Amino acid sequence: MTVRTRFAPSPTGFLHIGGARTALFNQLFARRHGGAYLLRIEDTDKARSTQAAVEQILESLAWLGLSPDEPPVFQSTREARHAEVARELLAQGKAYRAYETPEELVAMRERAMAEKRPPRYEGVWRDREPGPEQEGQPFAIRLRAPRPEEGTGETVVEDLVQGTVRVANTELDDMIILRSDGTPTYLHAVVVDDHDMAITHVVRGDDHLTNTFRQCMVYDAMGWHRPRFAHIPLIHGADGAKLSKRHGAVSVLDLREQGMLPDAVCNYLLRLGWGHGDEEIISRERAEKIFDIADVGRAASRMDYTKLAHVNGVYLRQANPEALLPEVLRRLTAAGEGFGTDKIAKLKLLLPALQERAKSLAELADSAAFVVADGAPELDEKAAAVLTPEAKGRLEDLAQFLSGAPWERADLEQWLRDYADVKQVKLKEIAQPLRVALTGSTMSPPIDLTLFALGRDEALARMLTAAGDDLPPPI
RNA sequence: GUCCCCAUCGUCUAGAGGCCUAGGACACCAGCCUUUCACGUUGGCAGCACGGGUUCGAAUCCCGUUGGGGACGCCA
Repeated sequence: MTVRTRFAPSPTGFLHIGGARTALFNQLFARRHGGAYLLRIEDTDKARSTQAAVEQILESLAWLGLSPDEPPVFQSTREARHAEVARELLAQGKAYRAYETPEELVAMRERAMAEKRPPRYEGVWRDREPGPEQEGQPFAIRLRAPRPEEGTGETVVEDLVQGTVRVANTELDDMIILRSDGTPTYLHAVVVDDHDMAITHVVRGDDHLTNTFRQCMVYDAMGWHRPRFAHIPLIHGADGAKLSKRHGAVSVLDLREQGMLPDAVCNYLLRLGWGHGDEEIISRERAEKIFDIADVGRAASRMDYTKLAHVNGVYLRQANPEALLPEVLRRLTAAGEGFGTDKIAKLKLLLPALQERAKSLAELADSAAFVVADGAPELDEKAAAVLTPEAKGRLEDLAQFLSGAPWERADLEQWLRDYADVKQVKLKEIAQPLRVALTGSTMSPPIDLTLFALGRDEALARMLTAAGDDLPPPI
């Protein structure tokens, strides 16, 4: 039997990190077994589902390389089928009509809670035939839960991650599968859809673990084979609490905007809750070979943005500069104007050195800003401190000296060393003021490269500007 | 309240009874490299929640305690 998995988000908001990891595991598991990974949009809650959310989820998945192998299924288009199955269960006597109103049920639940009883449906209509007064009244369809006298007394799930999980059937009540307005409930729709989509392995968050027992009731009632289940633990925020907006960027699209690379995000997510020996940096290709759902841990893990940044830095360093350029330009031109070919050429020269020093595309763009700046860059605090009167004097002198240099990187380095020799100072003492003059910062790629990339005119101009502040005022 | 799940350095994890005086990674601290920063590299700090068993031997198995998390909807 071919493995078929699915990711089933509800479009009530953006795709967050936890969902992304669930999708990743589903895809990896399917690929590992040569199967298919599908997507089902669970949009049966019309009040909360939005088209914008659907599009955002699709975009997020596409960005992460987690688009499904088949066109997505929209659950809302399948309501007739859900109702059909519910009516079949009703016809077989495995389900029954229940006439309580939603308000009555809320009241019953609250009463049970107040009396510290389990808030379960008491089964009033389970064995009661509707009388004349029910004629024409709306009703919900409830599924008969197994009763101890009807079977083993417990429902068992062999979970691929959690192991054997069992629950007494007395914990299960008669759940509603079809609402009084004829729409299906989630627990019912999921089962019907998973069955019809021929899903063999349900990989999802372990917040669904206890729901699984209720879903098994539907499979069993219909005589369908249950799929295998794998409930993966949730991801928590750095403080251990449930992941929420308070924990920073939890939306996948936020991570993109912060300059994370999709493969880095997936690599990080893969290592949350799953490990393979001492391997840390794992390519998509390798992950498809070694990922095993049985190796997923059972404990919840915490989101660690610092480590994500580290992994992203690794991928950024390995990235092809050509591939990064458009994104860097986009970030640099957020203000509006485009750049001439000369500036882009300078950027291309510096990009490989710059990307080695950045942990995100955002940092990369920031660090590249000096390259495309018009004229001298602004100095940060540390940089300003470097430009002592003495340093400024030296800069002017150095500019004079370098104006005669051949503008090649190796030559420039040699000229700088020669200059330092002649002046009897360490290279560092001229490199730092020069760096500040050129970039506005005390940190930059190697100074010879920076000098070369900026070009003779631009470099000398910036040096003179930096030196200029301290020149005697013109008469 | 009831049920379910979980528990190794601050964090992510390796570990499936002796290979563990518990390994790796991030972060942190020192040193080295060096024209700055970063990278790299060397070393350091730091953990089997607790209590009982089982066993010649337990991070690994069992029970309990504590502490987390999740589920109990005509939401998904």
